[in-house]
Amino acid sequence: MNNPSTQCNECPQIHVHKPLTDACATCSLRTLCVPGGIPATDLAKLDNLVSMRKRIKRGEYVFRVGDDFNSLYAVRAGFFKTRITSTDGRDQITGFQVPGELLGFEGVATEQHGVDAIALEDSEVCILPYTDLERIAREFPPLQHQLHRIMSREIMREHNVMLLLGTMKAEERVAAFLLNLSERYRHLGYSSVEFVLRMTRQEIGSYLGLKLETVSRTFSKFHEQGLIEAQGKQIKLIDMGQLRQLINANKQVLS
Amino acid sequence: MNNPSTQCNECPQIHVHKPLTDACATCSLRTLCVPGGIPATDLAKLDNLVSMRKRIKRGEYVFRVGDDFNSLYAVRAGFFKTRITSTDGRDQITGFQVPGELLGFEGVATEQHGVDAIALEDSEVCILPYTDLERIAREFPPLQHQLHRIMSREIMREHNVMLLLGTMKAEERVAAFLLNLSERYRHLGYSSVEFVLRMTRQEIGSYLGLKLETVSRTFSKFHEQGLIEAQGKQIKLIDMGQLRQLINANKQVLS
DNA sequence: CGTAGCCTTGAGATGCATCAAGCATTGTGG
DNA sequence: CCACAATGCTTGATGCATCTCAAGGCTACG
Repeated sequence: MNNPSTQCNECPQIHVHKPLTDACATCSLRTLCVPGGIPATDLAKLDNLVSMRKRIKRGEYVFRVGDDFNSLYAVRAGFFKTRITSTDGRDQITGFQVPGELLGFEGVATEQHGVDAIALEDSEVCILPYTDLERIAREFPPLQHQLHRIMSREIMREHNVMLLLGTMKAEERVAAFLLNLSERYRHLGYSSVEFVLRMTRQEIGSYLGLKLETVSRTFSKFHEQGLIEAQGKQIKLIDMGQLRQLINANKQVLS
Repeated sequence: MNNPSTQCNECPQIHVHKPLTDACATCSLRTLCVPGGIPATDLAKLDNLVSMRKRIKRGEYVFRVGDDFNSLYAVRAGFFKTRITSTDGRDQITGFQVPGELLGFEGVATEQHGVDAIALEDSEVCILPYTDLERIAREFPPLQHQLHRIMSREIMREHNVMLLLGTMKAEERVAAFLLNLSERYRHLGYSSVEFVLRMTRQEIGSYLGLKLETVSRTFSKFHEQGLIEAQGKQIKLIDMGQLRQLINANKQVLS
């Protein structure tokens, strides 16, 4: 797995890839992804981290619940959702992933993937074989620590989603969602004010614990109040200050 | 930190501890905790993992949001909650921890703790200095992998809480909560049928995204229906099968 | 043994879900 | 390239689950 080949193991019939060398060292996302915080002079040590890259078309799966866990996947381009389904058929979207973020950590514990990972637009991922990753992390402490940071950050993110789902009203949830997306786009160097939603109202609702009608109504309400402009998936944030105040609505009441 | 001393660094005024040797190898929780899955013959390699132990009285904190992150804490005895507080004062309990479980992972990312960890009864934790842990994990792959498994399991657990908070009704949440506690007690070798709740209705509600009155009413309803017996914190599960069916309520509708 | 925190239950309010209908957008095959 | 089907979005009307407010009883801890 750690020797890049001209043949993609995971999709032999479809894609052919060139050997990857210096995948991370030459990647424009290097500061935002796994190599983040690792000195540029040491990036050569990550040379065998990425075995290959794979294109994922809109609607296709990177992996499904129950698939054997072999690798993590770093989003190189595009947009993904991860989804868990209960035994009785209820769906919950557990996250949306943008370039630089990792997919698949939930599979380490059971050696099977625990979520479906689905592309919301034509995308590309870097495949990081997990046994290689553990080996390189043992030999190279900064990578070890960075891996732990990434998992820890995911745990913190989920704590915040739990806070949102457990305590916030619909308006607060939608405002928090928009501001979070905005911040992540800013971080990637895109506009934090104007962007296109990659997901449907139904998917936003699934993530936020709301029905699609409630998401739609909330967008309309924000529009009327002059907080955003929303026509379909095109979003423009007009008054981010007030959106932030919405999330802290409780503070007003207490003071 | 990795040389056990007769003086506890973290609470010098209060507690004095004996040097710890073979803390994990001789611990009755060894199969359920960090050493889980590591061959007994190799447990000596974990000898320096636990720098010391610390008693935490009911209501006391192991750490608070914003505290410097230095160590993980393994629950050796007792019962804990972890709690996140939003900027405007809303609380969300993010988990309850029983013996064998770890506290503190959320602090790795920012080097500050991201939750409050509070004892719900008089308890004891093992202190695992984090730099030691990373070093030993590099030298001893089974520990490295076990650490990753534990973090991954926490991520999966939180996915399931998100599903609960995002899609389930009050009755379903409470049933899921009781069955989850039951299962964890069973795993520890305690009765899975009869147990004492360590937390208040308000804390259960905070974890489940419900108000305490709703939790109370749901307990009463289950009692009337003969699913449980509940008098205050003493709980007895009478019909676990039906509690399980409650969680899968959707399936009935679909079939 | 007293008191503060915890729990239960009721009545009424409300925020979101549900059901329904029509419109908009997107993608596809003729 | 257009037409139309499928999917996604908006908006309205209604219902219901849960919250809120309130009061009284219970428990347990100091």
